[in-house]
Amino acid sequence: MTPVEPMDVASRVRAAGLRVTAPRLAVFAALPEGQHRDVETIAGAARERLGSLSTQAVYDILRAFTTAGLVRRIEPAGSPALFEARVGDNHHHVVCRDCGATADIDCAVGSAPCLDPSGAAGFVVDEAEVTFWGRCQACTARIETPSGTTSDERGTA
Amino acid sequence: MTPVEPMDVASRVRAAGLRVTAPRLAVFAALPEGQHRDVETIAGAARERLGSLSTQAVYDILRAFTTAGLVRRIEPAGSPALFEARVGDNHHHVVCRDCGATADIDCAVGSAPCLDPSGAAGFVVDEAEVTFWGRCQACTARIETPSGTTSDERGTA
DNA sequence: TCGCTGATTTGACTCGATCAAGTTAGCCGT
DNA sequence: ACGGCTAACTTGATCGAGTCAAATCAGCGA
Repeated sequence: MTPVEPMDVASRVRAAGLRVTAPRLAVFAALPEGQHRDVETIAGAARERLGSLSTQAVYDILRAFTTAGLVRRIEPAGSPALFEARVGDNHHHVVCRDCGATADIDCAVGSAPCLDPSGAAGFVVDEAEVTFWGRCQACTARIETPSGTTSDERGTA
Repeated sequence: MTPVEPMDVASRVRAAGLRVTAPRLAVFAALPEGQHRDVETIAGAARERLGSLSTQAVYDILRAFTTAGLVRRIEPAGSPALFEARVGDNHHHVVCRDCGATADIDCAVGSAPCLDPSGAAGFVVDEAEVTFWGRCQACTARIETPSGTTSDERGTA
């Protein structure tokens, strides 16, 4: 196995003014592109790599990464905080009401209209966060399918 | 002649298929137009009217009201759940990063663009929730005004 | 290599919210 | 008007996410 990726990640971590440690690389590796994961999932994945890692360390690392702009934190209502490695572009999210699945959405209308809340009661707005609510493909299919046949059902996601 | 407000609220509660009780009227009265309040604040206001009321009852009532569509629940990242009496129109919210103050925002661009997340990964979207982040007037003023050198500019807004 | 200081561990603790069992009281039918 | 069915409320335990704090460990620059 040739360690290709870790070098790059290490540079980014160091460039952010943070020390490069095995826990940090493992936490970063637990956030694949396009994925949105909670602290426990990230901790589990990191522990698989390292053998052991305290939950507190994962919280600290994720906070440091979020502050440094290496990861982004989202918090859909009714869910624990989720983290993703996609940063820089201010994309949005869809959340499934049934299973909680989350996916990225590129802003369809650009940022300008969203950032013009005329009549903002004197607020100075610097960010517009959009969360779309609905049902994912799997859950939609499960509902439209009569409860009898369980050919393509997914229990937990 | 309509006696007072409570009659109207009672009708709405009953029309929603819920029993009319003093705690419910008190909780409703604790949600003035344009206000966004957390459970503890609502409980406090309701207790002022009734003398006593369990926190659990407030949770139950707010859940029943939310399910019945009498109140709306919002949950900005980093805050406990907030409730408001404004329902029906899908307006949005601005939240102050410093003091957490929340205000209503009427959707500036209409609903159509926001509800067209092209490439929604197979999701069936039925709602677009927008949260604007920024600073309220008071906090903006406090920052731009260099009041003294020592700390202690923390306002308990 | 040394040592300063940031990173990690451990464990207690806060806070928001839910669950469960038992009692109270609103509302419908007689 | 009254009695019962059942929703609504009380009380108290419990849970889950996240933070705080003290002590130990280790990255990295001198």
